Amino acid sequence: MNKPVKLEDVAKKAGVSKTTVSRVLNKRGYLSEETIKKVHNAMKELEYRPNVIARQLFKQKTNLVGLVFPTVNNPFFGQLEAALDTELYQAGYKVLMGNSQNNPQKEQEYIQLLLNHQIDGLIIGAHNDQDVQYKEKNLPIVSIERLVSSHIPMVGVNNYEGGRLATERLVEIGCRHIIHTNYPPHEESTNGQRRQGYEDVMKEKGLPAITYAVDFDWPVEEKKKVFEQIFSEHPEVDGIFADNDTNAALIMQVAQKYGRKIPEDLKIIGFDGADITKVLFPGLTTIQQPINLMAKVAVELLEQQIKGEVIEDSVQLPVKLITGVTA
Amino acid sequence: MNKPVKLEDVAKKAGVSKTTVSRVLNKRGYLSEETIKKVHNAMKELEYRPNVIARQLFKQKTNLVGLVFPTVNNPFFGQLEAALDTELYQAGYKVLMGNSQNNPQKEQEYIQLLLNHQIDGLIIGAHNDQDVQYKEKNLPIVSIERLVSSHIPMVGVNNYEGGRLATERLVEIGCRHIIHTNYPPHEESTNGQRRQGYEDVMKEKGLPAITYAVDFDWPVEEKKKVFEQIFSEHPEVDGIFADNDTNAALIMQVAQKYGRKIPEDLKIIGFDGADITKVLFPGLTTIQQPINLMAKVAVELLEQQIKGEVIEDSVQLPVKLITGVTA
DNA sequence: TTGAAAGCGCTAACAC
DNA sequence: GTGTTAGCGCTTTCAA
Repeated sequence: MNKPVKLEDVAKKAGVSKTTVSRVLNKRGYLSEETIKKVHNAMKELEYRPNVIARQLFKQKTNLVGLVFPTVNNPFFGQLEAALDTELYQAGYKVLMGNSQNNPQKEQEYIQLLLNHQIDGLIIGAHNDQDVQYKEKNLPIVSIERLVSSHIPMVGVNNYEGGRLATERLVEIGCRHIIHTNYPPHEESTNGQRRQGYEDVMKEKGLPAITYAVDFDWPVEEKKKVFEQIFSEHPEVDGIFADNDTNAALIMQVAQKYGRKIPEDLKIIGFDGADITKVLFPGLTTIQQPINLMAKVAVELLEQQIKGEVIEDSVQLPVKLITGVTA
Repeated sequence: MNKPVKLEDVAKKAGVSKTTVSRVLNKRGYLSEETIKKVHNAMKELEYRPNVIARQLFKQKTNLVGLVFPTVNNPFFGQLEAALDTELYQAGYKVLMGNSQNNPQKEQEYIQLLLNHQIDGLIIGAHNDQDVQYKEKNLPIVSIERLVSSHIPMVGVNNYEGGRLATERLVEIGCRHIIHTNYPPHEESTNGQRRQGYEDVMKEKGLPAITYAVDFDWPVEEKKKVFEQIFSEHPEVDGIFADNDTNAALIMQVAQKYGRKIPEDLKIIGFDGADITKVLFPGLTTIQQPINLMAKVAVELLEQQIKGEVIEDSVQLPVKLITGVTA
């Protein structure tokens, strides 16, 4: 365990002061060519690497951005966080990752942890709508697909339109008994707007709207049980609009167990349209979110805040119906 | 922008010294009940949050672990990083995430970045086998499914056995013209061992072994082109052992375009068996890696190193054939 | 063109 | 039980 080389060691080796080394490091102020060379040589010889912690302490800036999302083990969030990471890297930030697993307490803990790490900004998106406190008025925050509070800008998609698109498609291709799966009801949530789109179209067509509640973070077996209920309680069902693609996939599995042929007996539409889903389940008809674009916009909004601008507006991006073979 | 509250402010408010506040904060040394209360009250009133950077500078410990993997936007790595995050969180560490996108230069940059952040440990796993330098003899490192160097412990699976299992299964159910997809050849790589398993079985059965090279980070269209070659150059193919599940899925898409029925005309086996894949493509026959266990073991190895133990041994975990409908 | 010294916010000897 | 003080490694006024 040889202790790390510090700036002072370099200064000694080069026969100059700490200040000079610091100046070379930061390319600041006037320096003679010769000094610069000497210092560079000393740095190289000693394999000097500046201690960022010390620098951060002085500068009060970490170049760290925190990400708090439910999990990275999901097509949508995986792609989103990967895209955020790419964008943030280009903007000169590194990422502190926190997976809350939709547990409000864990989310709160992670946020505390991140705040304690003196991050420069925070991007959040979780699926629960609990009252999480974001007191840090000073901290730049952007939320993705989640209403946090009125002074935190949100990047989202037109969920209402997505709900309408999916439902209209199902009606168009002949469905009359369309069931929707979604979270337990929260009026204001982004998912609530998908449901609203669904309900409005059903109403307009004079059809009954029925929604089954399925939590994002339930275990797979739990979800499947609910989906089985759909078929036992509503055997007449001929179309399902799922609130996300993995649910759509699970519903398809259950439906086949019940002997339903897709799309002949039952048509299914999902939501998200992540890259992985398109590879693993290319036949799925879905409402596609512009995930990479969402990441790009979120990082832009964050950067503007870090630069001191006050941003409170939200951005709404469009969705698109992708037609596969399931509907 | 009201400047952050610091320890000194709390001390002043409570009418004690900085030391006392620090003691309350760290629950160290003898303190009277009354003092503790006073300090706690002051902290609450001022909404004090300790500056972790300052603490880190003193302690020379960050409780940060760096993760460098190709991308989180992939069933295997997504699940792996989520599991690592969970394990590390329980062990008291936070995660600094770096997606190298299989670009050796970006990987190198990320590692430098992470090292500069004075992380306590590093867990790496990338698919390229370039000579990346890990000079930090002092830094605890664990690699996952990737040979880095002999003094860095690796957590991996029995890839050779996986290759054998898949190939034997295909032969068993009647395939005679089995093609394998894998990375461009690197003898020592973990993927190379999958290929070795495949080749050994083929040899034992007196069948010709043919491998098509497909890079992990090629765009989907590029990969599909290679898979199309398989069918045009080897129309006799009746079994494919893909080196991962997403490739298996893509091959299936291409095969269907060529009019092959699965599994009647062509049997396919993948590799990985991640949770998401099982949801989105439940029918896929695959060799399953114990992803969550890999994460658990990796974190254990890392912790042991952080505690000062010298670990250089690798751990090899078992794989399992999961039978779906594609083979 | 360079250096001395103060200080970023916190902790831990060592004193009292 | 509690306070004084030095210092973690770096940057930056200010002075020379």
